Amino acid sequence: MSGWREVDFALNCTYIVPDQVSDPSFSLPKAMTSIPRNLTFEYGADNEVTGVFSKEYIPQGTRFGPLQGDIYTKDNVPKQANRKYFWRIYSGGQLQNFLDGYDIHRSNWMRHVNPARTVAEQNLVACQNGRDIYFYTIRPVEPKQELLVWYSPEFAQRLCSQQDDIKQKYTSADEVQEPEYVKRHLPQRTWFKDRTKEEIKEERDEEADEKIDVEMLERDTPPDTPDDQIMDFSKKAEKEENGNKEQEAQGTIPSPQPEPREPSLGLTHPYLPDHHPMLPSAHRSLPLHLHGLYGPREGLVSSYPLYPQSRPLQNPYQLLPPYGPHYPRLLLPSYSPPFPGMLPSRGSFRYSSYLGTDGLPYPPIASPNLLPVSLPYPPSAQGGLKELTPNVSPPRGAPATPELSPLPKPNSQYPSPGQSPSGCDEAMNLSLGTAKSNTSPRSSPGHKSLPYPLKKQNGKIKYECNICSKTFGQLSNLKVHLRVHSGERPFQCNLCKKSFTQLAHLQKHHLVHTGEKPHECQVCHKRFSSTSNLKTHLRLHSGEKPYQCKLCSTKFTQYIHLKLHRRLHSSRDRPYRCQLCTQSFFHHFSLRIHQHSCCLSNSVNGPVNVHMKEMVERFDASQEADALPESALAAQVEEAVEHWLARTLEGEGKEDQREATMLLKALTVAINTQAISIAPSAVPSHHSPPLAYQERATVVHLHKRAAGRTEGQ
DNA sequence: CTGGGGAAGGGGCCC
DNA sequence: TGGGCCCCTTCCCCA
Repeated sequence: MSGWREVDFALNCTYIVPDQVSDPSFSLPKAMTSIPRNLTFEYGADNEVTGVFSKEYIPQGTRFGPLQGDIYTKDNVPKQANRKYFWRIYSGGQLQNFLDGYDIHRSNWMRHVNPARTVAEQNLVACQNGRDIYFYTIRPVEPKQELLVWYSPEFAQRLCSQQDDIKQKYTSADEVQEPEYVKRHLPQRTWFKDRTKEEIKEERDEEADEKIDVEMLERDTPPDTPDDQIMDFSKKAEKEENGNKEQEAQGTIPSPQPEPREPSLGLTHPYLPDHHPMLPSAHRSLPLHLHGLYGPREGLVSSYPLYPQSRPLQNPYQLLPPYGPHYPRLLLPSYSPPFPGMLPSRGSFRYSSYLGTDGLPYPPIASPNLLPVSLPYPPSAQGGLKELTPNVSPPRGAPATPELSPLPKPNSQYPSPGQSPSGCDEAMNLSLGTAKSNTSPRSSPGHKSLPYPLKKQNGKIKYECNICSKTFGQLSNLKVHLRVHSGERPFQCNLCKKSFTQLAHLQKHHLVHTGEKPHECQVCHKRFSSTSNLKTHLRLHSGEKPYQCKLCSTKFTQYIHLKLHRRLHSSRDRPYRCQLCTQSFFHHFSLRIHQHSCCLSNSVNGPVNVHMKEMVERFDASQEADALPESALAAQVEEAVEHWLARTLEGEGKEDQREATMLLKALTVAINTQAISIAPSAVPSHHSPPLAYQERATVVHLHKRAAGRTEGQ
C-alpha cells in the first residue's frame, strides 16, 4: 500500500463505512452524530472531543468519509473564517476549493481525527478522491485503538510540489532531526491549521536553535515520476526498518504494527517518530494544512477514480504490493470492483460527481481489465449469473466466494504484529480454514460461504455483519448486505454498463432502457416503472401527506420534500445556542425554558426528556413565540405556551393532551423559577444582538411562509 | 427559493 | 439459495 496512489485506494478498498445519517432536525451537530457505529469519540475533561477510537475490529482497506464541511472557493472564503480546519481540494493542479471542517454542524466526525505522529501509530491514510477526502485504513484497527491519519503519498507529493510556495527546505542529512520538527509542529487540534508563509517562517525561526536547516526540504524532494516516488518511499521504509528489510519494505503496511515501535532506530530523541513509509520524509516536515496540493505531474486524472491511469492498473493484483502471488488474493478481495461499486458515493451513482476539469464525465465504466465480466444482456437469471462466478472472473468481495474472499479478522486476514514477518503463511493457512484456526479469536461457528466465522447466540447462528454489526435473519440476507461494504456489484447492465448489487435492481433498471412502465394509476391512468413510484403518486390522489414538519406542521407527500423544508429551520440560523447540548433556538426565552426543563434538570434527574426537548423546539418555532418580545415576562411566555399548546393539540388524542398538560406544567415551573436565569455565556458571543435578530428575521420570514401564514411581524 | 412530481437506485425482508 | 417485492432515499426537473 505504501506505493498506492489515491485512486488505488479508491479502487481497492474493501469496506466502505458511511457516516451515520441522523435526522437533520436533530439538534446535535453533525460532527457528533455522523460518527459511524464502529467508532466512538473520546472526550477530554472539558467534554471536548479529543480523539476518535474504534469500538471494534476494523479491517484494513476500510474507507471512511468523505470529509464534510463548508466549501469555499478561493474567492469566497469569508474574511472571518477560522482556517483551523481548512483542507485544500485541488483539481488539475489548480486549487479548486477549500473544505472547511470548522463548523460542527456542517462538518462530520472526521474533523476530530488526530494526525499520526509516528508511522507506528498511523492507521489511516488521507486521500483525495475526486473532490472528496477519504480516510482509508492501512492496517487493521483493533478495538479501542485511536484512529490516526496521515497523508497518502500523493497527498505528500502535492505538499512537496508546493515547496516553491512555502520555501521550505531541508537536507536529507538532517533527516534525523526532522521528525522532531514535525512533531513539534503538528500539535493535535491544529494540524489542519492553514498557516501562512510568515507563520511557517516564524515557527522555523523558533526552531533555529535545533539547527533544522530549511535547506533540507529541497534536497529530499521526491523524484518526479510517481513510480520513482514509490520506489523512493519503499527504499526509505526499507532503510528505516530494523531487520526484515526485504519483507517489511515490501509489505510495510500489510504487516501491521499496531504496537508503536520502539523509537530506537538508532535515534534517541523521545519525540522522534519513525520515518513514515507512506511519505518521503520531506513531506512530514510540511505543515499538514497544505492539503490537496498537486504535484506538477499530477493532474485531475490521477486523482479521480476509475480514470485510466498513468500507471495502468493491469489487473487487480497488480495494484497490490508484491507480497507473493497468494497474498493479495487472500488478504484483499482481489476482485476489482465494477464501476460504481467503489465510488465515493454510498448512494446512487452520480455522474456529476465525476466530472473532469473539462466538465465531461469520466468514462462510466472501468477498463476491461477492471471489469472482467459483463452480463449477457438481457440478463439471464441463469446464464448471467454463471458468467459472474468467481471461477470465471477474478474473485469478488467478501460475501460471495468462500475460498477467494477476504479474511477480515485479525489473525486471519491480516497478520498481527506477533505473527510471521511476512504474514503470508499465516494468511494462507487461515485462508484454507477460515473458521478453523485455533489462533483465531473468533473460533466460533462460521459458515462455509462467509469469509469470517459467525457467532452463536442462544444456540442459533447470528448472522451479523462484521463491519456494521447489523444482524440478519438469514444468511442470504447477510451475504447480500455484505456487498454494501465490499462494493461487489455482480449484476451489470450490458447497455449502459451500470452495475448493481442485486439482480432485481438490474431488472428494474432494465425498464429504463425499454421504457416499460408496468404499474398504472387506476385514477389518472398514468403509468410508472415501479410500485414505489406509483405509490408515491397515489398520494396525490388520496391527499395523504405522511411527512410532517414538527416545527411548523407543514406536510409533504415525499420525505425528501420534508428534508429540504427542514433546512428552513436550520439551527445555524438560531442565535441562541444551549451550551449543554448545542440545541439552538430562535428565542432567548426558549433557550431558558429548554435549559431549565431539559438540560439542567436532566443532568440531575436522568436521561434527557426527548419529548420535552421537542416540545420546546416546536414552541420556539411557533407563531406564539414569534409574537413575543425577547424581553417577555415569565407570565407572558407562559400564556404564549398555553395558547400554543391549545392550538397545536386541537383534535389530538387524549393521551397527547394529557402529556401536553404535563409538559405545560413543567414549562410553567421552568419559566416561573428564578433559577432560569442563564449565564451570559449561554448566548454565543459571536452573535451580537443585532445580528441575532437579523438572522432570526430571515428565518421567521421563511418559516411563516412555509407555514402558510401571512407576514405579520 | 421553495414546493411538488417523477425517475431511478439501494437495502432488506419474505417466500 | 436467490428471486421478487416493498419501502426508502436521492436526484432531477419544473412551476
